Amino acid sequence: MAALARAAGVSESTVSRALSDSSLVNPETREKIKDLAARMGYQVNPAARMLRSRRTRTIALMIPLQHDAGQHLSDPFFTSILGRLADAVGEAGYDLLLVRPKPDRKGWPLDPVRAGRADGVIILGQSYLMDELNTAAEDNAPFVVWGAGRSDLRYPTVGSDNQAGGAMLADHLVEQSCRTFAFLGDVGLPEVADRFEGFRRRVVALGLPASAVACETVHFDAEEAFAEVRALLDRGLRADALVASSDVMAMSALRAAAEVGLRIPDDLRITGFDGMDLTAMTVPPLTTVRQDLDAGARALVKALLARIEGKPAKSVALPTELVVRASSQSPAQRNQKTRAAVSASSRSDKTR
Amino acid sequence: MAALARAAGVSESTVSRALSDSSLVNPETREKIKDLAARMGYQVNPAARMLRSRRTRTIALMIPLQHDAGQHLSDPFFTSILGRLADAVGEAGYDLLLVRPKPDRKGWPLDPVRAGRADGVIILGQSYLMDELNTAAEDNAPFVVWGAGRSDLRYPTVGSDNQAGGAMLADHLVEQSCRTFAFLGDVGLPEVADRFEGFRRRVVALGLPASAVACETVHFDAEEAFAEVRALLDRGLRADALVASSDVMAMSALRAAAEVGLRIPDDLRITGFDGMDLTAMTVPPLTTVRQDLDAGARALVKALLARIEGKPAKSVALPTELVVRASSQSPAQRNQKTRAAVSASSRSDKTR
DNA sequence: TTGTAGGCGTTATCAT
DNA sequence: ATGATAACGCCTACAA
Repeated sequence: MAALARAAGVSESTVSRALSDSSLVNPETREKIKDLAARMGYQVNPAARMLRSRRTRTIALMIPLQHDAGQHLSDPFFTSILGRLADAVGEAGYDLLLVRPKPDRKGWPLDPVRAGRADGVIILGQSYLMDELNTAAEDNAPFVVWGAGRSDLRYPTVGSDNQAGGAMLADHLVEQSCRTFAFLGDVGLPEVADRFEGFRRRVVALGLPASAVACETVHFDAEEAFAEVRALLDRGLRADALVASSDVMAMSALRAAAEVGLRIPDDLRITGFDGMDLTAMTVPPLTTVRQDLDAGARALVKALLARIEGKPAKSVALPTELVVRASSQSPAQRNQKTRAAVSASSRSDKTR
Repeated sequence: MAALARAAGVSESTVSRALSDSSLVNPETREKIKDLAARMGYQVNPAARMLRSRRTRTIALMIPLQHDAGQHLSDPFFTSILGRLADAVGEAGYDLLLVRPKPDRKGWPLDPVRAGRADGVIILGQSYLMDELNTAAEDNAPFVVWGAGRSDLRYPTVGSDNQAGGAMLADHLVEQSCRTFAFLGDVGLPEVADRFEGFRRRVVALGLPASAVACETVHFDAEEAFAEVRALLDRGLRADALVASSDVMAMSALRAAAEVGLRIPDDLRITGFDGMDLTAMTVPPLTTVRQDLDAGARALVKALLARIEGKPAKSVALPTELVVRASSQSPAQRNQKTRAAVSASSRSDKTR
């Protein structure tokens, strides 16, 4: 940096200010210095910058996996949001550090900050950790969480409007002449609970009895979910539609149904939730609720940056979109317009 | 650190040495200091450490996506290896930084190192970048690549033994009485080329003519692959089996086949490649070649650490495993033992 | 708007 | 085996 200063004919301080876009430096000088830096291949040493400024310009990403509920990092949902997060973080001028949570340490959500590795933390999926997170959330602690919002949470969350998503599925399935439903999922998890509530309320609002919706505990892991749904079917579960709380679960349900000889959608309707790309490729293609992960990533970063600057940040519930495909077409509709259903499905795929 | 030194009754130098497991410090002293540090909640400031020691204790992970070939970060393959990498890196005492490559910058593979953000770089998927990577690979440059090995590469690679994987598929399908094959994939990519070569060679070795294997260019993106396979089928492609070069591609093929009314596996066999968890849940479940991503992650980190220390590192081709499921059962076998096939599929799932 | 000076918390070197 | 000392490269009061 000394060399650069000499070459530019200014002091190190000015170089420093120019390179960090300080408003205290003459715009012309700034550009000149930046040009020169680029030409000389000079880059600020981040370690020195961190040490002196006490900011890391790094955001930590933690993904606590609820192994009890059979959640894997292999769930395609995580990758989908990961790329978007990397982009959003980069655009804000930060780096993204991947940190595995150590849930036995109390106060773990802020570990990377306390360790001086990051200025803030994004936590993907609060699942059953709300209490711990709430405890860690001293006033304006610099972390945000992807997941369902709750009025009693003392930290900002960003997530899809799960209730609305559930309601959309209810509207659609009832319109497809379904009258009895089995909701599949672990309603101990807030996101799942919201999906369930949204679904059931709308079903009731549409004039069906609350008993029309059975709630069956099924876990996120594909294998577990398969076994559980299979068991339900073997036990003679009666329902016009299975409403799964994730796409992976719905895929497991598809296979379970196929194994017991049920034809989808003729004998049974199945829907997912998440909007994974692969849902377009199942046989039959899956109706699902698409989450706007792009907006989600952006909102997470925005909220976190606010918290890092000590400002408050509001929780966000993002709009969702119903993606209708063949897995939920009622027999009546299908008989009239099999081809139409197919092309409708193709079309809706493009909205992505 | 000064406080800690005082509390322990030693100098800062000794504390520093104790906390970095230096052999120059008395083991007793070391333990005492470490205990005390834990009790006092002291943690080394990584920025200061980096600045002074000129090592970041950080490994950068770059995922160049070949958008031409329709590869997304949403490909579940990446998540699968990501978690393992995070573990392997952590166990080695390093942090994992996610960095998006800027392929327009020449020498981009080493950007994070030059920028002082990381000591080494892991690059996931070389695809068509071999030339650029080779250029960046000055002697013992600290980066390693996940992908197919080639004798002319001047950097270490870790990848599955794609040729062996292809050969296993050939063995299996020929045993299932298949005699004509369409290999689906972009053989411009080295991994795909190896899978293809391994497959075709074994087919020929088994006494079939080289013309038994057609090679059809199909891209990695699910939607693209679907359209491409669909077009092939509409065009009247004749083959006993479709051999896809990835699981996502195979799933797209499954759907394409379903749409044109082909029953799998009765009318046509389909196989995948990767060993994604979800392949167990397709309808019918997909035969695939499982890669050992756990070993892969470990090998990547091991090789990279060697390079970081200036030592040479050998490339690795990891053994693969054939996972037989229903999608590749020939009609003959199936007629005799439909139930057996199903339970065999379930069993093989457990070997995971 | 720019320059001066001092220190951020560690570790490497040298001495003991 | 331990201690003293300097320096890593930058940022930020403060002064000009």
